Amino acid sequence: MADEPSRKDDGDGLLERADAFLSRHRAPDAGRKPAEPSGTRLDGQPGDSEETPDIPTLTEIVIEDPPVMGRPAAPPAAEASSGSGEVLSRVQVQNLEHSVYQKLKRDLDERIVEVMRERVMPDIGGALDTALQKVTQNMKSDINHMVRASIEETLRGELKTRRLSFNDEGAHEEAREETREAAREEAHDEARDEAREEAREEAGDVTHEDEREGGRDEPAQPEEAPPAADIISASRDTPSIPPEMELAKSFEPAAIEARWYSLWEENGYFKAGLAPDTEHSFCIQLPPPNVTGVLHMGHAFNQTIMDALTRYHRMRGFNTLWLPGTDHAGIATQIVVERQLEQQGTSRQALGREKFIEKVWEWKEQSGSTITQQMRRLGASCDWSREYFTMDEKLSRVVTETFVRLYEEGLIYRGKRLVNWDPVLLTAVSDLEVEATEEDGTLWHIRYPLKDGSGHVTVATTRPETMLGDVAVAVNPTDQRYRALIGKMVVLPLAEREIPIIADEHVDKDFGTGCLKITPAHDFNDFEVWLRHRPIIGQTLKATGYTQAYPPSIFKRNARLKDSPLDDIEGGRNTGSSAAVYGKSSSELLPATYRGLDRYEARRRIVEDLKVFGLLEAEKPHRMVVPRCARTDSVVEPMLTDQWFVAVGKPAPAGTPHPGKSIAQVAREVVEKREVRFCPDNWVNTYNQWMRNIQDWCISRQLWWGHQIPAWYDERGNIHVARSEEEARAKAGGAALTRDPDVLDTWFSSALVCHSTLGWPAPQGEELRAYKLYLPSSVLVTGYEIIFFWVARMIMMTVHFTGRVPFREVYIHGIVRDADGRKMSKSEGNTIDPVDLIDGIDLGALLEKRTTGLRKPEDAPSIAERTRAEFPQGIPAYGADALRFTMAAYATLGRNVNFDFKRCEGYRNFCNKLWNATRFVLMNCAGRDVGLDETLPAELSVADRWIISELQRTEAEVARGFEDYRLDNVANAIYRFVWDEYCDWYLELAKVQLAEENEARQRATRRTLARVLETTLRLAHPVIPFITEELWQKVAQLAGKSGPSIMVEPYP
RNA sequence: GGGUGCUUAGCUCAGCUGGCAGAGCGUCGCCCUUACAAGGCGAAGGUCGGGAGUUCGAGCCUCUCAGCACCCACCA
Repeated sequence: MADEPSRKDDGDGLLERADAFLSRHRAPDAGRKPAEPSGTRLDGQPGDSEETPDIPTLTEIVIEDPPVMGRPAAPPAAEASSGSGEVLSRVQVQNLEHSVYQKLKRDLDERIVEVMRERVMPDIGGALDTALQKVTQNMKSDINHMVRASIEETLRGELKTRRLSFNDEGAHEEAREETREAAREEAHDEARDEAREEAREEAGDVTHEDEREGGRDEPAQPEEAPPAADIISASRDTPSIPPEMELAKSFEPAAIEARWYSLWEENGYFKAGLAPDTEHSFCIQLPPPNVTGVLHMGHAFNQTIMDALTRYHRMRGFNTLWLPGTDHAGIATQIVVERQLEQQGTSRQALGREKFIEKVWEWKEQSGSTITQQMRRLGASCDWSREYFTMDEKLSRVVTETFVRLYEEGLIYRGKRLVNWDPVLLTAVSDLEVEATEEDGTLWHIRYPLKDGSGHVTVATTRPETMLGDVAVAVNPTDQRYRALIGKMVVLPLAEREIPIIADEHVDKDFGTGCLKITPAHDFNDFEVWLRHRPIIGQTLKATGYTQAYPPSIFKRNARLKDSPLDDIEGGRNTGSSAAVYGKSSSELLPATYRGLDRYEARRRIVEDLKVFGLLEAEKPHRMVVPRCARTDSVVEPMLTDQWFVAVGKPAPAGTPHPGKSIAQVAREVVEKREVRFCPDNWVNTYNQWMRNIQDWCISRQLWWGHQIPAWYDERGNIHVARSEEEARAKAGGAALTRDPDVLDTWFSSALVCHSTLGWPAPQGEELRAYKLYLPSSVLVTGYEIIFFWVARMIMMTVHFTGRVPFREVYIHGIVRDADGRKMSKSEGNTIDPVDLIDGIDLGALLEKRTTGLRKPEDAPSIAERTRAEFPQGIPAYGADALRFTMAAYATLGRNVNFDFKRCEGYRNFCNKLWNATRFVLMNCAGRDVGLDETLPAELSVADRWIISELQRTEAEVARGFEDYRLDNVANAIYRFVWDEYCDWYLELAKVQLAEENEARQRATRRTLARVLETTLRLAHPVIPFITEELWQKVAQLAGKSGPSIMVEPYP
């Protein structure tokens, strides 16, 4: 009560301000419109100036004429606002109404409190005080004994005659409920407070909170026995619980998880629903994890969301399919196997292609099930009978078919382009796999002497080793310093070759020396410049040279592709690429000293030689952006090579679903038209931005593991793309053919899964039904990091080939980081294995896990130290449910999920809470009358009705959470309901109600206990499937249910 | 250079179309009460990044400044 005065002041202050506001406006209002009072006479409030003083202020309304309880508060507010409606805006009226409403609500509150205090406190409060004092005095000696003794002694007599009836109180409350929302809330709170007081008193939990206004406003029913005695007697005649309803004292996840998953799977509960009803189908495509990968937290997060959504819709009776698969992950897998070979002292090259691929398949067979087994541990309810692997026979055929069709449509071509090249993997890599990192480097200033001997220009470069490939020196056309030199020739040092000085806007006058060397075969910008100035430079390309600072093996590879007339093969050292640009054999272009060197060695020698010639003017430290391959961390080099591309910007021919429009354009349109929606919506921007600037998609990789490109070359270099070698040979007129050695980008095959896994291009029978039901799938759940890699490509491919979108919604979630927000990575040593959270792991094993196989072994000690600090005891076994609940609770729409394992502990405790609540229900309900016979009388108390209404509210909240993909809200709603409402309140109230000697009341209580719990379990099942199944099996029959599994029960 | 987010309790984060600032964890008291110590009851802890504006009223809307993060991009 201490804060009451201030609250009152607040309320009055508000009203006074409102009054002041009104009176400010009333005078001018009246003066302005005296002539037409009838116009403003809306509801009896005259608009006359004469009347103004008589208008009651809001303060008066509220204070002098307090509303009767239950009377709607709106009328006075409406009066007040409409009286001055001409000067008050609608919003202001609303605001005034709100103020008055707040005030009324408070008054109502106070009046309830007063009634309680006046009518109840003198009787019970006094008795309580006595008891409390007694308890306090004796607290030190034996608090428990004293509490119970005092309460019993003091209350036995008092309560016998003054006990509240929940029922009567309820009826009273209900009358109030009809009035308005606010009153309803008050009523509930009051009911709860009262019930709480009562429960406390009777359970002996007396604190000085009892000095508050808790109490009764009804005389008690004398025939009822003292509750304390009741509780004792109740425990005396507890019937023995049938064994099938017994529960262990605490929640042990391992045992129950082991049991249920296989049972679910064996019974076929995960299988796709194929009921002939296309209205209600729900499908999720699992983003296929790397077949040889292991589960990490990102998977756990992603899959928890998908599984919860899947289980939710399945229980709601949808045709449901969660379609799993694994990806061959070309580069990643090849790297793993190559590392293994390295450890065995051999290599991919030594084995040869066929043997190597065999090895990879072996490895796939051996470790391919790891990740799917781990998914099972998590409880993922995928339809495993449909599991695919992207290199399966069936899907490989689709890949070939797709490639051939695109080629025939003119949307796939082969061409010589600058691509990002990984000199370690010796393959082209995707632009998306190149990460720009800022690093320290050096800027070398090199003098290029003018041919006429009149001096030199100085170029600045960070990569001097490329200088032998220079074709020009460029300056900015507006640069006064060099204006006179444009068009002159310089002699390229070391190569003894003449190149022109050209003018191009691209050059930044203020960077370096303002002179830029142009090396088209090794720089994207320079390539563009070269294209612009081709005629000029072309004339001077007679004696160009170029150092090729790459291992010879690359050139061998390229040499195998004899399709380009520009290509000039020269032993093992040639690069076809430079020849393409310079039109010369590279043996002529390249001074012998620099041939075949590693790029950094070439750099060292060239710098040294420049020094010797006195041409190195300066060497300055320089902060620069270095492109590195995301996979190998090696510095990638732009390389001019032959690659295959999908022309995403080229109009599709007739016969395709969207003739005349490019693949990219259609993919943009379906998002614009919201046929594919993003959640959260703002990712559309990211998607559009990328799609607008999209480049042709380089789909060839110089790897061995993957789908080999279905293209063959004859001896003259002609390309024959076909579905098989026979077909190609037929096309080539029987000529001898060589197959293109390249394989396709992994994302090419994964871009097809939405339709290829459902039987495209020719689904039949049951497959056709699945195709109709599940394409488009309902939602794609994925992290933002693969929007470009995968999401965009799926949209492009599926729409292009099927005319349907691959999915209706894309739910983009954040990525999982460690508790401090750092990215989880092996090299950081901060990864957590989801399975370790489920099963637990001791410190030793965890240390070993984190410190072995590091890229930088020298980091091991610091990683070990951090790990010891974070997990001094290792990680306890939290169980799959706790992990899942944690993941769900983290599923906000944010970008980052900073995973703190402490939270996992909290949700494990939640599971335990649920477990123990169930124990309580079983102890009190098993073997007793739980009201299954509807004809027997059952008295629902306010508490019973309250918990039921809370449950319904929670159900609505959960449903909404699922609709919005806000699994955090789902988890929190369930958490709150179970812990704060059901356990903290209702179970305590139920104890009291069960202690009453009222059979109908007891029956109703047990029925409520059991049914609310049973419903709650179903409500929570999508998030925590294992424990809910285990508990449901025990509780179901108490609630009159008898299904085989909670999985196939209807959702509340 | 372009773009997108973020900044709320000690930590990690919620906070709806503006209406009395929330959760979990942590901290500090007191309790091994009969479902649960993986628990119960209670407490402390906030200038909602800074400043201005709109509004009767701003954590939320507008502008501005600062800091952080990420994405895209061709400064050698």
